[in-house]
Amino acid sequence: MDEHEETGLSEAFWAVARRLRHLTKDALAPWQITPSQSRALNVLGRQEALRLNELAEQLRIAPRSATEVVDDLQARGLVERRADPADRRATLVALTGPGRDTAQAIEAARRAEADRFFSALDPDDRAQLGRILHKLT
Amino acid sequence: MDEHEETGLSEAFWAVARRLRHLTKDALAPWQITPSQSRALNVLGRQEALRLNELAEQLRIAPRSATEVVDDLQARGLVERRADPADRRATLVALTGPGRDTAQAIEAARRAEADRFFSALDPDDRAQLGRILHKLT
DNA sequence: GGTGGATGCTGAGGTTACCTCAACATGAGG
DNA sequence: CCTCATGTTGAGGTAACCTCAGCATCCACC
Repeated sequence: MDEHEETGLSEAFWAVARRLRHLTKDALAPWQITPSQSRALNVLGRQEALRLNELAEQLRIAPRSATEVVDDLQARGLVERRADPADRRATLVALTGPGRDTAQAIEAARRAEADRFFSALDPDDRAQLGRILHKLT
Repeated sequence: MDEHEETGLSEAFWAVARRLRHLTKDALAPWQITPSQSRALNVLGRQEALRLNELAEQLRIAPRSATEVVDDLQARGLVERRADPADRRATLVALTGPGRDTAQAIEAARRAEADRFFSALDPDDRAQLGRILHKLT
């Protein structure tokens, strides 16, 4: 009886993950921004300027891959590269003005989408879910 | 207070998803099987023989992509292609003997990994989680 | 009992989001 | 000042998808 529940857990989990992923992808569509770019905007929105290095670390991707994400965002004018005054090897990445606006708009849309998704649950279940997910991290 | 909880929900959700994904990837490593191949084996393990078509549908990928997955599994001797007696355009895909063994072994490993992961929760929380995830599907 | 349109598979070639490896510039300690 | 470590990026690779076109076959209708 229990083993049925436990395999069910990971399956149910992935089913929910898939739905949530599609929803957030749709929420991002108006900006023509990919999920990985939006994650980068989100991280950059929380701090003044980051070394490419640190950005990669916070996104949990290789530094080389962060270069690519930043290239794309820079081409769209959403971020800029600056010299790091403390280390001439390093590049600092920061949101531009439009980048900051876009990051906020996207975060709001993403949040609205998530709210809508999780509003299928009553407040009690939401609290339970939050608590349980936290235990699993 | 609540909006903090709700953005937290999707973030917590993805954090857990990432951990679970890495764990199952590790669980698959001994067989040198990619996740998408393992999903295919899993689907094929449940039925006698499937048209490539139907396999694609159950995996929710394009038929052309199913061709590729089947190519790989066939190269490893885990599945075979047969003519469909009912329609000469179609190809049936079925597990070979070794394929069936491998599929079972992998499923067992995957299940063990998931059990280990979710055993961080007490039975009550597991039940709650299952119930809540089910609501979200 | 043809024949025109639908269906099933796959070759060719593209995309996304990653990766590693090596080159090059710079930094820091002996 | 010389060696070694570190930060970024060019080159090139991979997995898992995709679309589009081509070819074989099937089916319904005239």
